[in-house]
Amino acid sequence: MTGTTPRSDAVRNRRLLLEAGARTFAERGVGVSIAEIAQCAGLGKGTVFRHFSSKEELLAAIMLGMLDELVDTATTLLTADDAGGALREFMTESVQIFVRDRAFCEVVGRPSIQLPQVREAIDRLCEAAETLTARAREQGAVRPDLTGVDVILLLSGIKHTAEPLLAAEPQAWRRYLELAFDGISSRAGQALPYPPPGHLPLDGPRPG
Amino acid sequence: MTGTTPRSDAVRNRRLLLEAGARTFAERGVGVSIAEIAQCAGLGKGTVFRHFSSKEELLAAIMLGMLDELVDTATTLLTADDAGGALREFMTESVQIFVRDRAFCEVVGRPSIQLPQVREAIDRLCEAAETLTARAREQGAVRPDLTGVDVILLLSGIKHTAEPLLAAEPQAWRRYLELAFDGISSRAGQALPYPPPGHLPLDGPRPG
Amino acid sequence: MTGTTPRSDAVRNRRLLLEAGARTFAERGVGVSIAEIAQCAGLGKGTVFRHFSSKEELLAAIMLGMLDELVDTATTLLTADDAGGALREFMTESVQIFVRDRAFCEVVGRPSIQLPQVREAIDRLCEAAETLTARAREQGAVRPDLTGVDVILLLSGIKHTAEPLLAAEPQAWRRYLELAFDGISSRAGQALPYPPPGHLPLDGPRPG
Amino acid sequence: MTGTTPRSDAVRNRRLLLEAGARTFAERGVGVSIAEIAQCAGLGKGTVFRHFSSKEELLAAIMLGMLDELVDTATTLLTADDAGGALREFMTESVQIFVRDRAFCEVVGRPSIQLPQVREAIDRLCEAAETLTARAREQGAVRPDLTGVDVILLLSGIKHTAEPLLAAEPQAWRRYLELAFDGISSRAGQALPYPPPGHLPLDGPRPG
DNA sequence: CATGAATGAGGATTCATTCAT
DNA sequence: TATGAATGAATCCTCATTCAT
Repeated sequence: MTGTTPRSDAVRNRRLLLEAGARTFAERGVGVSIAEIAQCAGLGKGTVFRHFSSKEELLAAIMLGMLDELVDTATTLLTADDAGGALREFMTESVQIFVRDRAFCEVVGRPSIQLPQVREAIDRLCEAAETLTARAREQGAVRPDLTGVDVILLLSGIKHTAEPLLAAEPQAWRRYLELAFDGISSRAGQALPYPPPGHLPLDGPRPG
Repeated sequence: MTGTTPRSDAVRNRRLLLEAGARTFAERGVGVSIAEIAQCAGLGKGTVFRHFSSKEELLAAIMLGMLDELVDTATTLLTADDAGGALREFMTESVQIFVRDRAFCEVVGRPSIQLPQVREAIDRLCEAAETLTARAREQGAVRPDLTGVDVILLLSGIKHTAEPLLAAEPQAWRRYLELAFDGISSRAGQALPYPPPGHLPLDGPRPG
Repeated sequence: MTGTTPRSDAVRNRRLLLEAGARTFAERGVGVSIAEIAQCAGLGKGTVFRHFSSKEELLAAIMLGMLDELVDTATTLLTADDAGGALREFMTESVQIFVRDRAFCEVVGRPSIQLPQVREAIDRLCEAAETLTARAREQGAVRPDLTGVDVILLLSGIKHTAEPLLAAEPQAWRRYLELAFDGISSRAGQALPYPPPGHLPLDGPRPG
Repeated sequence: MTGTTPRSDAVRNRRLLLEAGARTFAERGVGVSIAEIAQCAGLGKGTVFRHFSSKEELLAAIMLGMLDELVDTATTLLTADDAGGALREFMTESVQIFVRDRAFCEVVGRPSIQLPQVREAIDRLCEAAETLTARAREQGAVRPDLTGVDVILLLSGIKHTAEPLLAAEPQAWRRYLELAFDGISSRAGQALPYPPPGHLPLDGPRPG
C-alpha cells in the first residue's frame, strides 16, 4: 500500500522511543531532556532524531495518540442513554489520564505546542466534549450554560487541585472530581457569572 | 554591642530585591532568571546572592510575605458573622492572587520548595483556611466534609482551570470560582468519595 | 561620559577574546568553534557569550574593526596626488589583509553575514574604493569602466588565486596582484564585455 | 577465473552515485551531506559507503573525471594554430566549469583533498595548461613569465572574484575573465614581481 | 549486495552560582 | 559591601560513518 515494510528493528526502536517518551514525559513533564528519553529507551540520542525530527515532534506523536484515544472514548460514550452519566464517565477517564501524565496535562491545559496537528487534535477533543456536554445539557443533567471547553478546562483544574496529594494519595483526584460534578450539575437557575469561553486559545509568545 | 545595625543601603537593596522579585516571579513564574530579577531591581546579580543565598531563598522570602498576608486576610474574615460569605470572600481574594502571581500559584499548588519556612507558612495558611471552613461547615454553608486543605487546593485548581483563557479574558476565573462555590456548597447528604487530605505534603525530591 | 568605567579584567578579557577571535578566525575562517576561540583566549565558553551575544556578533566586532581600518586607509590615500599609485597602494594593503585573514576574506567576498552593521561597513568600503577608483579613472590610470566594486571583488579574487601557494610562499599574492594591476590599467579603448556590478549583493538563503 | 564480473546493478548504482554526487557537489560545494547525495541518487546512504569508502573518496572519483575531461579539452586545443586563442578558449571553458561547480572550484583552488590520485590529476591538468601556455608564450600571445600553474590558479581566482555576483548575474565572470586576459597578455617587458610557482602544493593537514 | 538504522562526537547557546575587583 | 565577570554543565540538534537486517 504505502511502500516498503519498515525494518523490524526500526519498528521496535520507534516503539521503544514512544514508550520511553510517554513514560518520561508522563512522569516529568515536557521539560525532560532528549538525552534522558534516549537513555530510558536504551538508545542513542541520535536515534531519537532519526525517528522524530525534533523534541516537539516526538512529544506531538505521543500526545496525538493519547488525544485521539480520548476522542474515541468520548465518541463511544455518545451512544449511552444517560448523557449525564456518559459525561461523568468521560471526565473520570480523562482526569485519570491527566493525573497519570504530566506532559499531557501541560499540553492540553496550556497549549504552548505550535504544531497544527496537536492544535487540531485538541480542537477535536473540545468538540467531542461539546457534543457530550450538549446532550447532558439537553437532558438537564448539567447546568444549561456549561460548555465542552469548560469541561476540558475543568479536567486540567481537577488534576492541579489534587496534584500536591497525588504522590501520597494517588486516588485523591476522585474527591475533587466529585466536587466538580456537583458544581456542573443542573442548578435552579443561577447562571455562571462570566460567559463561557469560545475555544482554547493558543499561547501567544511568552515574554522571556 | 556586637549586633551591628544593617547599613541603610543594604536595607534598601533588600527591599528593592523583594519588590523586583515579587513583580518578576509574579509575571513569569519561578523560572525567571536571577539576571532578570537583578536587572528589574536595578542591582547586580551578585547582590541577589549577597542577600539571599540562593534563588530558592529569595523566592521563599517573597512567598512568605504573601502567604502571611493571606493568613491575615483569613484571620480578619473570621470576625464576619456570615461564615459562608467570609469563606467565599477569602477564596475570591485568594484566587485573584493566584491569578496575578504565577510563582505563588506554582509554589502553593505544587510545593516543590524545600525550605521549612515556606512549608510552615503554607501550613499556617491551611490552618487559617481550616478555621474559616470550620465555621462555614458549622453554619451549614458548605458540605460537612470540606476541609481547609480542600479550599487551598481548590484555589490552585481554579486558577489552572482558567489559565488558558486568562490572557484573553482576565476575569475568566470568576466563572470557575462560581462553579467551585456550587461544588462545595452544602448538599443533601452525599459525602465526597475520597477522604479529605490531612495536610499538604512536601514534594519528594523531584528527579531532574 | 557614557557611564561607569568597565572593570579592568573585563576589559582585558574582552581584548583577549577579540585577539583570540581575530587570530583564530584569521587562521581557520568563520567556521571555527566558539570553544576553540575560548580556549585560545584562555577563558571559558560562557565568557564569550557574556561579551558577545552570539558567534556572529563576535565575528562582526572583529570584522568591523578591520573594515573601518581599511576605509581609513582608503580615505588617507585620497590625499595623494598620484591617484593610480594610491589605488595600487590601497589594493596592496588590502590584499595583504585578505591573505592574512581567512574570515575577513570570506565575509567580504561572500557576505553571508546578516548583521546590518557589517553590511554597512562593507558598503562604506565599496564607496571608499569607488572614490579612489574614480580619481584613478579621471587621471587615466585605470580603464574607464572599472568601478570600486570591481576593485573589492578583485581583492578577494587575488587572494584566492594565490591561496594554494601561500603556505609555502607567503608572498605569492604579489605576483597575481601585479597581473591584476596590468588588467585594470588603462587600455586603448576595449570595454569589458560585461557591465560593472552595481553593488555587493547580500547572500540569499542558501539551499540546504 | 577468480576475478568476478561486477553485477550490473552495482555498475548502475555506481553511475547513479557519481551523477548524483556530481550534481549535488556542484550546486552546494564539498559540504553537502552524504544523506543528500544518497537521496538525490535514489539510493541508501550505506550504498554510498559500499562504493566509496569515505565521502572524500566519492568526491575524488567525481573530481577525477572532471579533471580528466578538462585535460582532454586542453589537449585538443593544442592542435589549434592560434595558441593565444587556444589558451583563451581553454580558460573560458574552464572558468565556466568553476562557476558551475562549487566543489570543483574548492578542490582545485584549495586542494585540501589528501588523495594522491586527485593530486596527480591536478598535476596533469597543470601540465596540460603549461603546454598550452608555453605555446602561447612562444607565439608572444602572453607574457613570457606566465606559467600553466598561474593559469590554473587564475581560473579559481576569477571565479571567486565574480562569486558574490553570480546569483544575480550568472555571466558576470566574463568581466573578470577579460580583465585576466588583459593581465596575462604580453607586455613590454615588465616581469612579474614574484617568481612563478613550481607546482600546486598539497595543503598540509588543516587544523579543524 | 543494498539498505537505512544507530551512533556519538561536536556545535551554539543559557543560566545558576562563585568570586575577583 | 556591591558588582558583574567568569564558569561549565546542560540542552537541542547535525552528520559522517558503522553495522545489523
